[in-house]
Order: sequence, then structure tokens, then C-alpha cells
Amino acid sequence: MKKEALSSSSSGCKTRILAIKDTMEILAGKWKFHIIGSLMLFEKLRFMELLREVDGIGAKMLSKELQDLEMNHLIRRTVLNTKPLTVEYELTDCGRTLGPIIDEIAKWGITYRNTLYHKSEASESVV
Amino acid sequence: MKKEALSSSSSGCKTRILAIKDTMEILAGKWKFHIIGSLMLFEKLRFMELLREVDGIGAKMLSKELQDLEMNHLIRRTVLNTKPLTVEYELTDCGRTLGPIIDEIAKWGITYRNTLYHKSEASESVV
DNA sequence: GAAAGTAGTTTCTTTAAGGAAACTAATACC
DNA sequence: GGTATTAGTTTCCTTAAAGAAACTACTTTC
Repeated sequence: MKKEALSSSSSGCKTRILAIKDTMEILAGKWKFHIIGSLMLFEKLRFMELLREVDGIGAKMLSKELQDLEMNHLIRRTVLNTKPLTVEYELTDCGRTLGPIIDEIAKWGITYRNTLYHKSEASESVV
Repeated sequence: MKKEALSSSSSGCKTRILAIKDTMEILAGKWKFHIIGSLMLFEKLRFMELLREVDGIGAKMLSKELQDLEMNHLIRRTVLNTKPLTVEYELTDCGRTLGPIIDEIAKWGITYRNTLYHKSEASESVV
């Protein structure tokens, strides 16, 4: 028998831990937040626009990340029959529900920076 | 180097993007959320307790992640002079400010799962 | 003295993530 | 025909993340 003594695994917070794992898997990687953030700001962006907007990303990565996000129903890909052929990406309703998460994360990041700053724990480097 | 045409980089949302990057760098990796979540639940945990609580983590990883979190002032490490020598880990005040983020992430994960469930896929949609 | 528990560290190996550059394919412009 | 733009894909390569197992060091219990 395992020791049940302390483990939270048996109780209802297993759901919570799973939910956190789910979310973070969906949003994993270096670029997802940036892509989603850009789409929140601009509503609709084409592939090349995203490539320019998401600073530093390469075509391969962008393509892969967009596919991931689309698979998870967070963004919608629309091919327009313009002549040079363009593709539009935008958030779905589901994707837009990420707003509060991203807001909290941005808020925390800003507060955290200020906290470090005012504390003058100069040794730290958050870049 | 930068193209200003569309880029949001020049405006105030650069701060926002940086803040998101900061936060995600601090919380990067497979285990940080789980460790912090456990410490939110149990207040104080020793190394061996965390090793058992955070399902699947190894000693090396745990040690590294705890060091990262301590460096960023999110947790506090206290050596107790008990005889077999124990070490206690707990969230700092700063660490505790992550509560809302984790709550949002957990909430979203749960809602997302339910959404997928109830939709039963008509795939593309008019939502 | 051997075993077991504390808190880790070290070494070695595998796997995943990410990036640069070249390439396809369609269309348009000159 | 040559060049450019759109939206990617493919190939090759490097680095970072993660894990398993063994090991250190100290103390207590048997």
C-alpha cells in the first residue's frame, strides 16, 4: 500500500491539477501566448503579418504553433481567394476566453517587476 | 532591424508582451505549477514530502525547480535543526500572489474540458 | 556495524524544442 | 523569362529539458 497520509492525489484537487496540466499543455512552448496576444490585439492577421509581428519566430515554428492552436479550437484559419492567396487567422470564441488568463499573467509580470525594483534586490536579473 | 509597419512593438503593449514573457519564463517547465499548487494547498512541505506529492518528479528535477523558485523569491527554504535534519519549503508573500493566475488557469482548464465535451464536435462552427 | 531516513548532487543518456536555410507551388508584375 | 509575394514544408542541426540510477553526507534506530 502507498502512503495516503499526505498525498492530495485522492481528493478533488486532482481535477484541479489535471486542469492546470491541460491548460499548460495547450499553451506550452515559447510562442503561443505571443501569437494569441497578437491576435487579441489585431483581430485578424495573415501568416506573413504574424511572422513579422511575433518577433523572432520562424516560418516553421509559426506554422506548427498555428496548427496546434487550430487543432485545439483556439484559432480559426480562413483561406481567402484573393489573387496571391492569403490566409487569415483569428481567435475563436473559445480562444477569446483565454483573455482573463493572459490578463492575469501580464498583470502579475508587471507587478513582479515593480516589486523587484522597489525592493532593490539588485542581484536579480529578469532582463 | 525592426519593421514598424504593423508591429505592435513600439507601443505600450511591448510592456505587456514583456510581462507575459517574464511570467512564463519564471513559471516555465513541467513542474513549477504543480509544486506551487502543492505548497498553496499544504502551506509547508519538506523535500521528501514534495517528492511524494508531486507525482512523477525525480529528486534532481525537484531540487532544480525549488532552487529556481527560491531564486525568484517565490518560495522560502528553511533548514530546521531537527536531528535527521529536515528542510521546509513554503511560499513567500510574493509566491502567494500567483494564486489568481493559477485559479484562472485551473478554471479555464475545467471549462475548456466541458466545452469540448458538450460540443461533441460539429467541428467547424457557427459558434 | 548494518539499515534506513533525511536532503540533496553527480553522471550519463534520451527526448523534446527550437532555429536557419533551402525548397515547393501558385499567381502576379514587368 | 525573371523577380517578387503569398503560405507554407522539408531537411538538417543545435540546444535545452527531463529522467534514471548511483552516490555523498549526516544521524538515528536496530
